[in-house]
Amino acid sequence: MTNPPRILVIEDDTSIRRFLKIVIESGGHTMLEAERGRAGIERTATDAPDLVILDLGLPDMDGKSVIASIREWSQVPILVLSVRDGEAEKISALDAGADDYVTKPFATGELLARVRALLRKRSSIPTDVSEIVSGPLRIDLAAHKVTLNGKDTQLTRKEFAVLALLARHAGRLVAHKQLLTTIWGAAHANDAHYLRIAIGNIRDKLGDDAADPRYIITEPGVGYRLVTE
Amino acid sequence: MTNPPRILVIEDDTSIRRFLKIVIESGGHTMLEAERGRAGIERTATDAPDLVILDLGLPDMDGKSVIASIREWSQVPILVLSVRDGEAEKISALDAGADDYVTKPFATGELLARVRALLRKRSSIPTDVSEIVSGPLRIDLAAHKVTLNGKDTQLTRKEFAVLALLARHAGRLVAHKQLLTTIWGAAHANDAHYLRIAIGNIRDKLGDDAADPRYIITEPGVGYRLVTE
DNA sequence: GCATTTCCTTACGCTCGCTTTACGCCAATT
DNA sequence: AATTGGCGTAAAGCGAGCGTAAGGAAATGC
Repeated sequence: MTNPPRILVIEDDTSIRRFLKIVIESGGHTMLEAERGRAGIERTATDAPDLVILDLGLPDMDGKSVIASIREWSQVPILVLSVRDGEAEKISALDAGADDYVTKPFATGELLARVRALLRKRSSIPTDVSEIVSGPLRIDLAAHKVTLNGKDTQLTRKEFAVLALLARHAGRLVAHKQLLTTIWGAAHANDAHYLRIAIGNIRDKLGDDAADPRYIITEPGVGYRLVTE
Repeated sequence: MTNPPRILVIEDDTSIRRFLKIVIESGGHTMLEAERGRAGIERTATDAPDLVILDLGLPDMDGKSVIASIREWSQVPILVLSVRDGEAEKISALDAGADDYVTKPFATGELLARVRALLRKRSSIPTDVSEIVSGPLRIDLAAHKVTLNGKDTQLTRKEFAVLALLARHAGRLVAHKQLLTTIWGAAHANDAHYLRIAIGNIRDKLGDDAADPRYIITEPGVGYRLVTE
């Protein structure tokens, strides 16, 4: 990651937010903010932060629901802030898909350590390489070029964007919402339509068959995945 | 947890207590003792053990009351010892807030496995939640992929969700209600139907047999459990 | 400004997963 | 023995989601 990691804090208490901002920026990260669960979910979609810090005691939504919502389409690391002795809530948050937790009040050193640990996990996924090779596919991000078995393939901008995003997460599932918000913008987060057409065109140009795919696999109701190896 | 986990055993029978002491300490844990329900509740408060093992047949209090008392203020995992065929008592104990049960007479290996599973729950700062390995089963949450002995297994969304939730609690009992509310939503908390079909399909795809299960164990009237080891 | 490419829209058939319904089995209860 | 409830399986219906096609709008490139 060349740019400083962007951390989204979902927290209703202003003073805690202010405090976190100091801590996080002292750690060399950038902080985004949301005051409500709903808004936090949306910013996660639109801004694609590298990490989400979530307070469990939000006024509008139960923390577990926020986590579940995000986990439907994103694998971004989630660090939970819970009050001390909120044992049950903490555990259910982890079950819902959170990655770690810190109990309030927390030491700034501990918080930053947890943050770094989660970011490190994430950074193993290369995002800033200029060329992605996946089997017979070669995707040159800078030149906007795709070659299949050495032969040039002409993709449109959207088609290329879709394939590139899949390639960045080669082998992993990429959710509809993630593709749509990244490429078409948050306003079209639910237009899975677009995606089907783009995928269809890509498959066409790569000589792939939807019924028996060699490159792009459909994960029904969830998203798509680029085959590795 | 840096120190050895401390386990409180609430049991009136001296010979069983002595036996448990050997088993528990052989597992690398420390054992505290109480002979009566009342005393057990108090020691839970004063000594804050990491796990409570509770015999249901105490002379001074009914087991359900002991659990309810503890649950008023503590979320410490409670493992219940019940006599065989005490089905109803067992279920009501779980309803009252117990986490798991073992029927007497019990195998020492099984008891320790349950103890470890419950202790893991408390100390669970997941190192890498994106992949859960349980025996020959490998569940990749990010990729939405399940491999059995290295071979890919195609699960539907619901099937995957069920298996993933069981895997998060590997070795522990997961109640019907928890599975249903988490995956199907609160509205279907009583449609155990759905669950049976999903479990049936999963077992089918994993080559598991309901009558002699290797992976998913049915806990009648209560829930399911994913085998560990 | 015009030609061409690219994208959005609309439409439709189809597959597959979820729900529903039904039934047999076993064990515990009477 | 008869009954009941929980579990497991089978199978059918249905609807959501997927894939494809084609025409028109919009953006791009010259």
